[in-house]
Amino acid sequence: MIPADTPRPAPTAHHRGRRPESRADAGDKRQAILRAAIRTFARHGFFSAQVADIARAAGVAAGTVYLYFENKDDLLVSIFDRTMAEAIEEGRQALESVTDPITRLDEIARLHLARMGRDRDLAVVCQVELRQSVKFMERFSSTRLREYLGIIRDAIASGQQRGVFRDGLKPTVAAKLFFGMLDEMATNWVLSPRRYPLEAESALVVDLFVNGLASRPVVATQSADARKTTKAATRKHDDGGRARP
Amino acid sequence: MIPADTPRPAPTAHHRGRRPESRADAGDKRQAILRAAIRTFARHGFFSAQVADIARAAGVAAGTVYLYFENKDDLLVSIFDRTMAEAIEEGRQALESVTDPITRLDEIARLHLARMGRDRDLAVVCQVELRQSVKFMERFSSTRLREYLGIIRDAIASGQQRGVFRDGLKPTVAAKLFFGMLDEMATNWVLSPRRYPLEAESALVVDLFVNGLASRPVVATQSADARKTTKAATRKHDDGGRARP
Amino acid sequence: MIPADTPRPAPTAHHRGRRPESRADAGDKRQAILRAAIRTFARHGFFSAQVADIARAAGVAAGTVYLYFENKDDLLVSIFDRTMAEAIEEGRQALESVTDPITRLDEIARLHLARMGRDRDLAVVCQVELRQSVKFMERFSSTRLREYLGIIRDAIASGQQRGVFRDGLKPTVAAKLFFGMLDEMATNWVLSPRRYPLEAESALVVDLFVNGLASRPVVATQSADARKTTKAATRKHDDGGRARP
Amino acid sequence: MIPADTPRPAPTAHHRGRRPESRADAGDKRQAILRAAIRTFARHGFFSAQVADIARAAGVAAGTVYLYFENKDDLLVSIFDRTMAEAIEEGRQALESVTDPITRLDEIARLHLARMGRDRDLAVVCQVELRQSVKFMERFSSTRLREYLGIIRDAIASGQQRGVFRDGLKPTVAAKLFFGMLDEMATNWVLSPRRYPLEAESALVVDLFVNGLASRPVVATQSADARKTTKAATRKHDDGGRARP
DNA sequence: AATGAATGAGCCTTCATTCAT
DNA sequence: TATGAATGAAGGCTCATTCAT
Repeated sequence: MIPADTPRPAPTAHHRGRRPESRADAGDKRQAILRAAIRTFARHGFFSAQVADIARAAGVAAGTVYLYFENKDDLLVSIFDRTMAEAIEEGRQALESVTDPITRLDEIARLHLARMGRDRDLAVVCQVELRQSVKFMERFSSTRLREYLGIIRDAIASGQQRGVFRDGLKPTVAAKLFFGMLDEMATNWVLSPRRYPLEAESALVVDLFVNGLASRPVVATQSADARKTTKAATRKHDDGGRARP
Repeated sequence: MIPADTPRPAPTAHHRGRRPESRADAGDKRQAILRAAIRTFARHGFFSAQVADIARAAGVAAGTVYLYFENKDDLLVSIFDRTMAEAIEEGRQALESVTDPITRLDEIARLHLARMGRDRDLAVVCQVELRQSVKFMERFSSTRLREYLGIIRDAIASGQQRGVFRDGLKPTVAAKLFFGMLDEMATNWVLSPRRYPLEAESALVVDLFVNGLASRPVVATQSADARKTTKAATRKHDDGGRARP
Repeated sequence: MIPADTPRPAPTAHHRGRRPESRADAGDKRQAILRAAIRTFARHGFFSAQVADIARAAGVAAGTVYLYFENKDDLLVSIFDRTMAEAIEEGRQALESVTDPITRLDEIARLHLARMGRDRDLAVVCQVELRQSVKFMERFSSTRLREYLGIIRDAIASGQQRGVFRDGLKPTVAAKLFFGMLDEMATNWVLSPRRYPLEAESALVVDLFVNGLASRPVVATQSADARKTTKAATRKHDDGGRARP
Repeated sequence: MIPADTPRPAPTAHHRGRRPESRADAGDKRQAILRAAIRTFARHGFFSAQVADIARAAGVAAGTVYLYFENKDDLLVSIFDRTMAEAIEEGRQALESVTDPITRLDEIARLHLARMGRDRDLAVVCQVELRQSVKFMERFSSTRLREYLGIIRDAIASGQQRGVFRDGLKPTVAAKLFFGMLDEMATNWVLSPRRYPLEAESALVVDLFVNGLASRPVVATQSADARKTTKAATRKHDDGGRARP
């Protein structure tokens, strides 16, 4: 259960970093358990999912789970952590070679939605199961998520410095709003019975985020990249024929 | 328990609307329980919260809760239902006298954030506790939430017809993105230790949603209302000095 | 719940005999509740049956049940009591005009099975639901049931005195065995999905009880009545053609 | 609860035979729980008995009960099943070497009553607690009990073929009546405060069942065995001096 | 006498976690 | 390292009974 307010026992030395690694497959086992946890959480929900189920799905005994993870919560946290770490790493790498602010946002959005769209179980866990209680979410928000938002914020801030984005909005706030859009798209995809390509939605998000909904001419400063993006989005959604004088 | 996969017994006639009302305070009792549930869910989380706690907080016996609600789940669902019903009702009324599309969005955003900002416990429940499992969320999304999104969508669609909003984005998608922004702002507020006025954020959201982040002249079609909004938002966030040529 | 060991509160004066009788239909109401209890116990089982259900079936409010009966147990006890009282009364009356021992047994058996066969719900309650716990059964056995068995015992004892029955068996024991046979027939009928006439089985029981299963000539002392009985039983069961040398 | 009408979840593979057996005492544990259940049900009644009490009496934790049994009902069912299985097995073995029909019945009766008389707690459970509700009893009657009755029926049928028993009664019906007698004796013993040897009653039952109550000469076909039985019964009950002309 | 809303004690069952092997 | 049987705390829910009206 989520220790909404009950203090948890301090993690043993064992859990604080060192893990069974004597054999080459030790890491594999941890991975297997984590994969099984994602699948099980996604299908049954965090609370309904039983540790024993996860263990079975991972092909290990129930007790073994506790050799690699502190407790059930830790499984959820670890899923989040690993996913965010990958997202941050991937995001940083992808942005290294990109300087254009809009293209940066585009890249972020694309990677974000691609990650979710690629693994539905993971998406379910991230979009739904991860949000179990305030205490839980506070724990997430204050670490990795902040870092992830920092990447978005930096992209926005640099865009503002380059004059591509207007200064009127705080980058932090704008970053949250951008994230909010992506998050909503992902959640919608997860809850929808339809199986459309989530990644394709990224262009829409960037388009709206950058250009807004107001009817007006496309601004001259829009980069070639972004324009392409916008067009792609336009095409994909059959919203063609937009007259942009 | 969240009915992640187990079907719940059909609600008895008793629970489907009719409730004990012979005593004058019967309606009050239901209200009291619902209020207590909101408070308790917010403070302990849905799963950690005990029905007995809720009952105690409401000043009734544990069994009494079950005279007014089917089960623990039903409490959560009822909170959502009532909140959404109010939101929809309030939204519709507020939009009746407003025709300007941007002002409409502004109104929606303002009411949305005001509702959450006004009642932190309710906000916690709506932003966090309500999202317990896929099955739960699917239940929500497919009814009231769709209706709520419909209001936003209509506002956007009418804006497109009036030429205030561009046609390039499907109203449904745009509505989700707008909602995603509001939702993110509310979630942030809930998780933040700071106690800033949430309602004030609405202008920001509308500004970004309408104008986008791109640096460019304010469009001529922007209504006076929206311009005022933008300014207000600007001021409130001390982002002043934005040079908009 | 059956107070298997918990002492029950002493019955209030109200329940100790006096009952609401101011109106002519007061007795009716008690009857109605008892009838409803029989039906409800029979269909749901004693424990699963709810007092509220019984009240509803009787067309009264839940609280009203407690104006006529001490508690749920008392309903069961009252059903037993009334049934036994009727059985005893009916049995005594029927035996008044009969002197032949076998005919007496025949009469007892016929009435016994007829009573059950006539009212399936009552039969279910008597054959199954009444046997809830040792304490409960001890309560029954030591009163009315003993009286009922006494009637059988007397019939047997008088038969022994008349030389119709042999002396080798204690009348008390023989009475129990006779009762055991009847009881088993009734239980079988209750549990059987088939709906055959239970009363018709009485002849069989008496035949076996009196004549035994051993193959041998019918004894000369057998009364005309009993012989008729035996024949009837024989016929009904298509066991015809019995050669009794 | 007695599944008066609610269907129970299908037993998991775990419960369907396989049980924890890695430790040497695994089988013992199941036995211990079953013994504790018999004792607890006998003393408190099925409904009043708490699973926690049974666990405590068995020297295990409450949860452990559920490693070996599906639920509380399953405990009762398992008691019945094991008892009946033993009875059937024991009965079959005992009859293997016996051919005389009366001796067979005698053997059946003796074993039946000995089984109950040997273990008062078990007797209480079998004679009283097992008969909780129609659905419960239907479940019992349709399986093991039918098998048990089959043994009696066969003994009777073979007796009829050998000419020892008359043909006039269907073996099925006669078997029930025989069982009804035994059952009544057992129930009486259970409910009686006196502690007389139940097994000794078997001769009485067989005597009455075979010879009937009618006053008449002992039939020539009666076997030596049965005659001995009859005499024994006679002696044991101090009913001696029966003149059988 | 009748009502039925309110009570609150009571219990079966689940399942995360441990630990002897 | 791995196992999985055992643990036992915890809580949702029921329902007989009461009592103010």
